[in-house]
Amino acid sequence: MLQKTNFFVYPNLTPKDSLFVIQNAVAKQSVLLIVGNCRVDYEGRASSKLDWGERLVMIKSDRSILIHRSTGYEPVNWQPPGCIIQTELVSGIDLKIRAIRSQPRETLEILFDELSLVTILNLVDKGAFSLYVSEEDIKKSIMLRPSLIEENFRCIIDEKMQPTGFIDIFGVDEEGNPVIIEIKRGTVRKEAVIQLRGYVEPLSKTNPKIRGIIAAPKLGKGIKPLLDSMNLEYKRINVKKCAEILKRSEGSKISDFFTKPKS
Amino acid sequence: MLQKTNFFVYPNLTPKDSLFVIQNAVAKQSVLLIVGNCRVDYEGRASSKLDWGERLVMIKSDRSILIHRSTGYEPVNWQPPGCIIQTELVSGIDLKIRAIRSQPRETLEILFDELSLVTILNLVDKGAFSLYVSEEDIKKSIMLRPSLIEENFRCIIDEKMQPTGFIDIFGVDEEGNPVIIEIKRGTVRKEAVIQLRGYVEPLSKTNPKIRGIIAAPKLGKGIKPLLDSMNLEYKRINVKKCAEILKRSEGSKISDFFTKPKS
DNA sequence: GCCTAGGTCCCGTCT
DNA sequence: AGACGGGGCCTAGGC
Repeated sequence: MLQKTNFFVYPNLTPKDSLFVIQNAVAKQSVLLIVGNCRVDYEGRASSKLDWGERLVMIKSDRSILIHRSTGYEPVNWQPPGCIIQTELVSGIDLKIRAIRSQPRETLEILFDELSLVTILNLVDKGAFSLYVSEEDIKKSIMLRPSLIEENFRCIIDEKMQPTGFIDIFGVDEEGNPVIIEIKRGTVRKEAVIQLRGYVEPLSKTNPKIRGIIAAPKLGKGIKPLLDSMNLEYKRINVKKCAEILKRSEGSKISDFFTKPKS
Repeated sequence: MLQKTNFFVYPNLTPKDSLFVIQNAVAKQSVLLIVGNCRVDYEGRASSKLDWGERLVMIKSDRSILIHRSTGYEPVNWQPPGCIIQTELVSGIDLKIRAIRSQPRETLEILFDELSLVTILNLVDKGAFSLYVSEEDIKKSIMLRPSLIEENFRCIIDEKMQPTGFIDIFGVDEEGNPVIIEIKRGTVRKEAVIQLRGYVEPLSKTNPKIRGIIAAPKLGKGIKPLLDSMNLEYKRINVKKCAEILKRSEGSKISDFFTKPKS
């Protein structure tokens, strides 16, 4: 599986000389890394300004652009994939990179007065990415084995039961009472309880025997009394058990995302 | 303002030779870029697997770690700041990087069989970052000029009015009726309406004259009838006008975030 | 195209 | 430490 990434490194380019290199890399859909001293302006849904400093700018094959400072998981400024990338020499000495998005209309402008390092990467990456146990996976597990909720529970319809929202699972308990199930993949918070109440309450006016159950791996602190006060229920879900159920029913992979690298 | 970033580039390192370079860079809190052929395993709140392929791994000064493929705004795998970074030679030929987070317990493992390019960056970045017009800014504007809502509206208390949640602004209209205001900085969606209803409904039982108003720059499609059916109101907010009000009252900057680069 | 709901969301803030 | 709500959230799926 040995593979050698194709790359080019350009230390200490002048902004003038960088123009061709950058334009070329963007045209060839390479991954472009630009390190240098810059300032950044963003205007769109909000506005932001970032004063001079040294950062790493990454332009990816799909024309997404990320500006990273030395700390922080998130880029300080960015543009999602598909934006238009323009380069320009300003006053003969500075490099301006403009990334424009049309929907919503947003512009990002980076002005470099000094480029330390420009790197071009041609990454070959066809590896499959798979993630286990999403909320959707839990839902599938319950559909496959309704006893995860309780004995003799039956799923009836899985969504679109209300004009004002979506119900994760709709079913019937062993006594024939309608049951609305809200699934959460993490800890249940107040928000989820209010959401479920919003689904159950209108229906309880016509059928007072309707039940609302939150199915999740964990219950937040102080949520149990809240549920009780609203006459709602909680059913703990074991995500590992879900993974097993899905594995047995479908094969080893639960959800696959094949991120197609461009050509 | 010319500045020269301090950097080191190591092309085609062997995994064995990379160990010292990487450990050293992490210890010195440099920004580390590693390009090579790798596979990735993540186990924590969820689990994921990424098969072999060429990627860019970034380890930042605060020990956040990002794995980027050639496309996508988001990293395919990551660990937020503060994780523990371990490096290890596997079978004498492969480089394993492990990033462990304790709360919640999550592990990320990257196995490289080939390193194309290792880059170390010492970014000097003290530039201030400022962002304009947040939800908080709109709130301040309304507090400063309640007529943005309607003539003779008065703000009474700005939050913590309910056990079941937080109200953005609480006030009184010219007839003395209590008013609950929910602020959104973007387009109003169904979710916000349900949220506001959740605040107004319990109070309307004791005082049926209570009003609920959503203040936002834009109303989503189909939201108006929903508001009407719940007897809630909408007041359009001009964000540019908010910016002016704040500028006049406080100065040019509305909210500043000084991301402190470590030493 | 817009809207909806999920996320390993991350992140600040407050209890 | 846990909980809560915002975000230029981003992203995928539906209509």
